[in-house]
Amino acid sequence: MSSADSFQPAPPPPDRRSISERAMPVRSYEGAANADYLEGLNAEQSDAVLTIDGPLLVLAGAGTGKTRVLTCRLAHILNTGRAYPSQILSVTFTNKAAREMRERVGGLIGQQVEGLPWLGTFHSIAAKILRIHAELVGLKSSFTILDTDDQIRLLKQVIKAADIDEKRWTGRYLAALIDSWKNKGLTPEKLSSKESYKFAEGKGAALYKTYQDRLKVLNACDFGDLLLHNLTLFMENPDVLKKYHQKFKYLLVDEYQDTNVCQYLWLRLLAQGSQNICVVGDDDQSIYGWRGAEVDNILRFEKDFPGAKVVKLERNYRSTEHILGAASGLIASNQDRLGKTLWTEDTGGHKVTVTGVWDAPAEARIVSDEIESWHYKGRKYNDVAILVRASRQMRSFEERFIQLGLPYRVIGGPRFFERLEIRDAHAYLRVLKSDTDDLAFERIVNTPKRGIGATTIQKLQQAARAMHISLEAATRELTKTDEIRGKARTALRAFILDIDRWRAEAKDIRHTEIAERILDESGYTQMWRDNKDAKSAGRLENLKELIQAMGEFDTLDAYLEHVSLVLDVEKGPQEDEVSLMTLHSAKGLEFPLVFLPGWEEGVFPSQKSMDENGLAGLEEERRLAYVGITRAREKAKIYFAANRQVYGSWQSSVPSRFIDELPIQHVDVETGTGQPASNRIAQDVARDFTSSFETARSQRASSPGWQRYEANKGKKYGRGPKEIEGHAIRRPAKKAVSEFKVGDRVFHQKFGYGRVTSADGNKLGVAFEKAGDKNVLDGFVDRA
DNA sequence: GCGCAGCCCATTTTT
DNA sequence: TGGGCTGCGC
Repeated sequence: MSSADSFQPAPPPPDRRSISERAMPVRSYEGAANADYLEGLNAEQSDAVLTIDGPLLVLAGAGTGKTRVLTCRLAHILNTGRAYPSQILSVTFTNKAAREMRERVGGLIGQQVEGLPWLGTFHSIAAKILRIHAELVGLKSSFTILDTDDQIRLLKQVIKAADIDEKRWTGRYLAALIDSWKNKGLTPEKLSSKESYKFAEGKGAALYKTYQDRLKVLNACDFGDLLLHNLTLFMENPDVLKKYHQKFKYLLVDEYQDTNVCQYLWLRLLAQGSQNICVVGDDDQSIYGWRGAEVDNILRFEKDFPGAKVVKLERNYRSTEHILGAASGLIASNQDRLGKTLWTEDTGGHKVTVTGVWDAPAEARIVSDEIESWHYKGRKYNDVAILVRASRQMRSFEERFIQLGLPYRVIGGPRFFERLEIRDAHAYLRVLKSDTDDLAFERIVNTPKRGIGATTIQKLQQAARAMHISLEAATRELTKTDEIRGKARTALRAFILDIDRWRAEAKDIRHTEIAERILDESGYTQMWRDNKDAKSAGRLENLKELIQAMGEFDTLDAYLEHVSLVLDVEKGPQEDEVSLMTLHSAKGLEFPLVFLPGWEEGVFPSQKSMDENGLAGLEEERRLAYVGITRAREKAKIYFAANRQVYGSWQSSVPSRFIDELPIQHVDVETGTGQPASNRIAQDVARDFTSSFETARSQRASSPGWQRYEANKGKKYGRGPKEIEGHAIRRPAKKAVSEFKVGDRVFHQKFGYGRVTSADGNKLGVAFEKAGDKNVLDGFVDRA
């Protein structure tokens, strides 16, 4: 597809069906009784729903009704009697997606979904399968699932035991490596020496092996293992695989572009049975390459599954023409894509705006003014989202919102069960349940502080290893003798007695009550009550929520089983609040008004991403931009700052290349003048550009750069972006000539005085007297 | 064993 | 700039 014509939303594709096909009422589809759910689907959507046999790839662009298709398809398979609910495998990535799908299918066909036992996340389904056949991969079916934190702590021990410099080679890094290996479906045996050399001069594979052995001893799995053990299980036990071939008549995969190699192999093995695999995804929204997702999986689908049918959903029901035009134009700069063009009947609407601001506080000020004016017009805060590239960008917004009392919520961040206090509480519960859970025991043996230090714990570990017993058992042994003395011994003995008492009590009382009792009697809640830190109150709140969450399960075991894989605590009642989140966590969501701040080179696209992954990294960043814009239903507003504080020091910044890639006909450039004087935004822009140093104001106002800026701002681009030079908003064309030359003495608002050391178009290298060497746009410096 | 000062580093996040 | 970790001193 040529990129030029994709800037404009395409007209509706011709309906290629025959007259009789068109006349055919969908509800008369073979075997489908009472197929109300098929009504209102467009031609492509119903094609995707009705094609139930053989491999099918549904390329579902943003806002094209993907979930609807998925759920209708499920309903349709059930309704036509093609399969029982238990014969359909439907996988998603997140619990949220799984839950939504379950609810929506339920809405379509009622009761039957009760029996959709194989609808869930990759991990929960893999865990379910693994529990059934655990022995075949050397585990017991009661295995525990470790989270990242446990994983790292275990790896630290492994690294230490191997006598490797822990500072040079961290547990975190090895955890990331092992994760990436598991994502690729690599067991320690399959690891190339090149991969192994990524850690401690070739010790990677050996440590990986040791770690896996340790996990087996602990009867535990990490997240990656769930899928990887499944692969081993299926490949080493063809009879087991065959059983699942017979079982699953239909496979349904959501967000296929996010699958990693391991998940792909898993799906391919399972699909060998019926060949009825339907994957839904959008290559343009693949933004998880860094955690192992292979866009290639979706690009290659037709080759992997010969005879696969491809259905493209291109009609967008979410956004206006301009939003889609801007997003399509931007994504057209990517090379590796299957190529789709979204279109809509929703013509008109607002163009995407691009606004240049002075710095982050100004950005926050202008955005908050916009939000207030939106709210003043009677619109909801809930309809507004601010999407940033990195969470640190949230700060200036939060500060501003707090100052104004503007209600907001941060989406994402540490999840409920990843919080310190929740993990600690879980560790207590794990110890209650199992006397061999060393990781849990170690975590809480001195939390709250009982006077048991590293030395004591080391002694316990040594003893446990020597006697091949658990830490808890070793503790029992060592406190009987004089190995451990004094305060530590007393404390350990008391602790063991507590555990014994809790275990005895747990037999008779409800699990929520024993949990409360443990937190109380262990001194854990007291520890936070005594803590003066601002977060303590919140932690105590979270512990209350934990008890509440537990109450929703009948037993402690049921609760713990769900904790690691599916538990997420729903936020309380919906307040009317602005949402603040990263672009990544915005995927799948939509908002009438979307703010996209921080579109500057290095910030977005992220420098790190480009450094580490080159063009592929840049393209993923661009997809992220595409995801960002397509979240908007009515308005998308892009911002960039001329200066940004990075790691404490000020840097001048260059507008993101993505801004120049937006098709100009869908963009409005918003700046100070050219707007009515009563416009608050206009005033703000003017203020932002003049605030900091009043003294330098007259100087700057008379500089050529400023005058040119004044002349151009508010002007809308009639033609291609390259035709206007030196506008503050545009990245300068390469050949533009600056009126500054090497050696000129200049003044900059933030950096002070300096001398030009290089001039590349409008980009100047300046050696500032105080601030050091910086690259700045010439529009932001004045002749001194 | 604990608390504090200095040091180092610094995307994106789900299970 | 600021948060998290470490090592040192008590």
